[in-house]
Amino acid sequence: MITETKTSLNEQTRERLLAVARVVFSENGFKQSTVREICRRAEVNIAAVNYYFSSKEALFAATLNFEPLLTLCKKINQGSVCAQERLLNFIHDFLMQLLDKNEFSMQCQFMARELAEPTPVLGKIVQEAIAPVHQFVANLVCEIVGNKISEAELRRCVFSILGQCVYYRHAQPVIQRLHPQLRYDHREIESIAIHIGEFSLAGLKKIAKNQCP
Amino acid sequence: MITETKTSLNEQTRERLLAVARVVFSENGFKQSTVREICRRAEVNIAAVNYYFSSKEALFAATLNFEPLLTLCKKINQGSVCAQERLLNFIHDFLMQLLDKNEFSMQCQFMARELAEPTPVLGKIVQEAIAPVHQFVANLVCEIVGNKISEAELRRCVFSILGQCVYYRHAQPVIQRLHPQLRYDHREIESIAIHIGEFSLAGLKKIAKNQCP
DNA sequence: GAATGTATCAAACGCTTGTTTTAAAGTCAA
DNA sequence: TTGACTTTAAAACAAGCGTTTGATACATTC
Repeated sequence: MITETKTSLNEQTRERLLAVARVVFSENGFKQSTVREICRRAEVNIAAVNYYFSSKEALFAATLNFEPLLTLCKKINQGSVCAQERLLNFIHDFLMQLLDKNEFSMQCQFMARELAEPTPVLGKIVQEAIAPVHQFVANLVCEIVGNKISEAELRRCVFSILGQCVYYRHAQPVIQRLHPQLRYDHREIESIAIHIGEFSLAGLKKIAKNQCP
Repeated sequence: MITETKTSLNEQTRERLLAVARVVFSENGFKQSTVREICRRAEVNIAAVNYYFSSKEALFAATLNFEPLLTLCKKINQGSVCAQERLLNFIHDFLMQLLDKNEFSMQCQFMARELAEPTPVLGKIVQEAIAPVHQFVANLVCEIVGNKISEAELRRCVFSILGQCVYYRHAQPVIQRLHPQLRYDHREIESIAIHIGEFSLAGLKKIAKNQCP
């Protein structure tokens, strides 16, 4: 006889479904993921998805969690270091969330996926996660270059920084074929963060100098 | 009575199928594109795909054409300008192929798509298009920084440059929502190319200085 | 203990996908 | 004109998808 109460069992099924869905969605994206695979890996009947979440799309929406990404930005703003240092910290933590296999960071990878494969919830993701991050980086860039650049140039600087970071996640299948020996362990991520940081700070300074010679 | 000969009619069907397939695949990617939509837009019977190409995948492979991308690299190497100038030219032309709505440039966009959505022909694409481009950029970087950086650092420099470029294509759905007024006309692409060029050259110089102080 | 509401399950539904079949139409040389 | 061949066409096929159904087992309440 099973001793657990009814509610704990229910939540167990629901939570297991959510946990597996997060993994599957982040692995294969929304469209490519199938309800059947999620249920199989969660050892749950197919009908459970519609029973607990009413649809695949609602399950996908329920797996979204932008807190790690937003708290990352907040935490970095709390420190009293200079803007350059804060940018370096952001790049490092952002890359960690993007590339580390940590299950808590997985949420952040939706952002990278969503860029290439828009789903019905793209609007929500842009509004609640991507836009704040872009604004956060834009503010940092403004501080670093001293508010002297145009809006268009500011936008391009933000794209340059985020583009470098996201490429590692986005182009992973290709990178793996180009450099099969490459692994994203902590040391490698650290090196990438330092590279992008130095590269970007130098770029920003050049842009600032160009606009105000 | 139709006056055209048999062979010209055949080729017309085949070619029309190929032309439409190129557009549809570049619009929606491989998986999302359907044989039915391609045939409908080409005003051709569904069975034509398997009759002329034997499968959807073979049709997709037949639409691949990396010549524009490879001739771009060759053409830039032919000039006798310095490496920095050649890098700026590459960034400009690469962005044009990535962002311009020119139908000849559409082929190049497969590369960006393939990064995020690997298909059965990814291996061929990497081998014949992506790897040569990476190598081309790596050679330019080597010339610019004077061969003084490690293999890992060289790889990261290439990623930084290509990552910035590809982001504009890759994140287009998101960018469109963040900046609805933004259009990729020739003037805008020109500005982006100048930005990425300056940004990257400054970054490369900093990396070179770091490694050899 | 009967009634009620919840959770699970196998099965099927309706739909779309890529692919195949089968027959008809057209082409062209002998 | 006949016969061989290529091209087109509508229909059907098998497989996969998200979703729904209806029955069953269970826990809780009266």
